[in-house]
Amino acid sequence: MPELPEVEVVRRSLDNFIAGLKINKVRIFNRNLRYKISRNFKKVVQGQKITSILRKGKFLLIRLKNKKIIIIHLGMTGKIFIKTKKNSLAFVTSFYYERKFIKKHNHLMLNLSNSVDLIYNDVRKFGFIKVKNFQELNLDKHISKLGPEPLSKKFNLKYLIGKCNKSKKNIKNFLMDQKYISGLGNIYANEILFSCSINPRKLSHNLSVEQLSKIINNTKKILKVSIQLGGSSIRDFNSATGQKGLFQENFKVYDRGNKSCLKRKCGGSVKKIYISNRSTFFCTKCQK
DNA sequence: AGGCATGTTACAGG
DNA sequence: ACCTGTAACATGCC
Repeated sequence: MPELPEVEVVRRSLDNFIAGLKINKVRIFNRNLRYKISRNFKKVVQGQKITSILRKGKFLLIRLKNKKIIIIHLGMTGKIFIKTKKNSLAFVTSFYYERKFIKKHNHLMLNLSNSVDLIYNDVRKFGFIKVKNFQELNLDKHISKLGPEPLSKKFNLKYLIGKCNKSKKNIKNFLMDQKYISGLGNIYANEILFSCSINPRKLSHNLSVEQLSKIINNTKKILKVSIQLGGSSIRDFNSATGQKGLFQENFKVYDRGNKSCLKRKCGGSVKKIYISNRSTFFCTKCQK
């Protein structure tokens, strides 16, 4: 899915386009996402004003005037399009771009005020959409388990030392575990470990304080740069109006199997392996 | 045709 | 209980 930077980029564009608008009509074309869109979704959401757009980890949160909050997870291929009257523009920034805009994967549409439409499109339907009371957000099954935001002060050396010392996981799985840090996925975990010269199989509790400190600093750096570049987009998108992220051009190790290591003077080469069924890339020379 | 894909989660086995 | 690997979910690309 879209990992933290991609979701944050979507959040920012939603903030620009739909904050303050009213949801006039809800159209559900297919409620069978990862979890079914609940029967009362329409009723709860329709007629409500959107007060703010938030993000927690990889979750998008749309807060409504009636103290409800829409929770959206984009799964692997979830995308959000905004159409405005002026240029029927499909403004999106999300991870997965397709050659064509395929209507059959539109699952939900919100008709907003000012003739703005929001469309949720998801090819693989691993994403989901639900609505909760804002007050009960932190009790939510998904939200309650999330660890600290990597870009917050809570994600600091002391925190990481405490958690890593108690974990028997390898560091790559640790970084991707949402209960330790919320928002990192496969691509950024690979990139972070490469930037720190740490082997992804290394056990978390065997890392030195220096290495953990590097992880903190590089994680923040990489996520910030990616957000600045609009996140990562991996497929071509032919729509004239679709916005594409550029961070994929900055990948240093992800999807670079058999290529030479990009670190100066390293001279090693990148190997692809699988860790817990997820493709993992690392330099065999500088990530011992 | 078969392998692979940014995520999450259930299950089996260690 | 924790960990890992495997598979599943649904669809499309190479």
